[in-house]
Amino acid sequence: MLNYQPTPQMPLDMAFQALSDPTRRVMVERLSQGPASVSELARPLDMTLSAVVQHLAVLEASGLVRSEKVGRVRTCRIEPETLTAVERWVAERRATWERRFDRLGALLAETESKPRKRKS
Amino acid sequence: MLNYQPTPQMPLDMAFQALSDPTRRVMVERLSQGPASVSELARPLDMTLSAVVQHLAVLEASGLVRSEKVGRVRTCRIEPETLTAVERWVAERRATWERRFDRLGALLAETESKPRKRKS
DNA sequence: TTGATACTTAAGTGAATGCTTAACTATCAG
DNA sequence: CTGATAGTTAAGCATTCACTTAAGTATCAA
Repeated sequence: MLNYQPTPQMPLDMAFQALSDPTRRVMVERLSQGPASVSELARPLDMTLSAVVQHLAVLEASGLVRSEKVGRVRTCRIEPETLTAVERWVAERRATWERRFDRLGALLAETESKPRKRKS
Repeated sequence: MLNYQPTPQMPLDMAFQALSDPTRRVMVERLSQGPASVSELARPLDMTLSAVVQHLAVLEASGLVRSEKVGRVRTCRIEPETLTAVERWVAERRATWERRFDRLGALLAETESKPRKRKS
């Protein structure tokens, strides 16, 4: 972690970036309830199919979504692994500050129950 | 969720966006182990203080970080709520596709153990 | 074969990002 | 008061983004 420089695109960058767009989150929401074609994904969205395809490309590049074409329809589905990696990163941060929070609580409880050795 | 249009910046947008930058993630990582001043945050980063301040502004706008100035030093700390909201969104998607996955598994198990009523 | 469907790709545009430099403004220590 | 410290703010710049329009290309159905 020391002196980390924002080198190329690491996986988490792309995943968070992909999820930062509400349109793409709607797409992920849809796909988490099951596979869908591109036009199915596009239906509730207020933009051209072309734009949706571009959003899909971002989702695929990030590894959040995978798709394959059969005939003329492309079927998309979520790639759980990547979403899990995102969840894990957040969970790790939380674990860290919760640990600290607990230590702090314990410390406070201690200095309050036996307040000897105080200088003031 | 139907016909949702990417109107103004909603909280999750800003949080995911903020986390999509590796520099900012390093800052959040640092802050999850405890409060820090701006220059402390800047120390491991290979960029000007000015840039760090700008990253900090993004983190604050997203609600991931809060800060207050005492004297000439600004102390920053994470705002757990927002990070939790991010975690929750991901967890909800996972819950959804896991539920579906389970149903699918159950269905497969059933058609395999008692394969009567098949048409082929 | 002829439409219609389901994408695909390229080019263009305005706005947002991630920096930098440069010039300031407040503390605090001696 | 006078530096040094700690941060702030504005302007500029190259890139990336989220679209759009427009012009394709493969299927599939009749």
